[in-house]
Amino acid sequence: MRYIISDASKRLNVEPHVLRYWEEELELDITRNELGHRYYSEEDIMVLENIKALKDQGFQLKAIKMLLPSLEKGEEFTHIGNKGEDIVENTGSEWVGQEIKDSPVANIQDNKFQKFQEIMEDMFKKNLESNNDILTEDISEKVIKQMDYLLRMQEEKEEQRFKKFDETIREFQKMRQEAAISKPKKFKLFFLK
DNA sequence: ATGACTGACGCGTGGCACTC
DNA sequence: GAGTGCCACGCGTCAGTCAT
Repeated sequence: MRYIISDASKRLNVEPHVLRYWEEELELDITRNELGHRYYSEEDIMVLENIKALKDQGFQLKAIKMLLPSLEKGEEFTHIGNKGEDIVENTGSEWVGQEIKDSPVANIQDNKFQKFQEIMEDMFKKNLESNNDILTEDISEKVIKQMDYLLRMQEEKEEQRFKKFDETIREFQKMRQEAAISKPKKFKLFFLK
């Protein structure tokens, strides 16, 4: 099932130019036909529904962009910060497919996420060193909370990746064993013909 | 000032009705 | 059937608006 922009717009209750704007801002990978027209898949619609829900909760597009890899996996977030603060809480997750998680796009986004974390850590460290007196305890607590959550999310991601990798190796070994057993039979039949 | 739209513009394409 | 005109819809771009 695929939707053109007008259908997607009706379904999501969002103007077509807003969908184009989100696509550009969030660097969404929307497929096009030979005319260059957008085709939205069910997965695209689901991601856009999540984006819309986050927008309604008060998230900024930049924050949504950071959460996009998780959104694509079906994870849900709740905005727990004040207005203007993008502090989130993971409120559940749902596995939607290995293809998305292991896709090159997802890997690129993971790298961006990691880069963001490094920048945040560096900034935080520098701020602590140079502006120790200026930073209030309240602000520090919020940033630490956010960083702690981001780090936990990354750790979970890594753990899942290793699990999947281990499963893939086992699957591959099993397939090789099966192939080794079945191969001579086929060979025999071929010559019997 | 900044982020997030929103409207307008010009252009391309496809579908349909109409005429020859 | 082929050519033409009109309309709807899609595209990208850019300037403007509005809320924070």
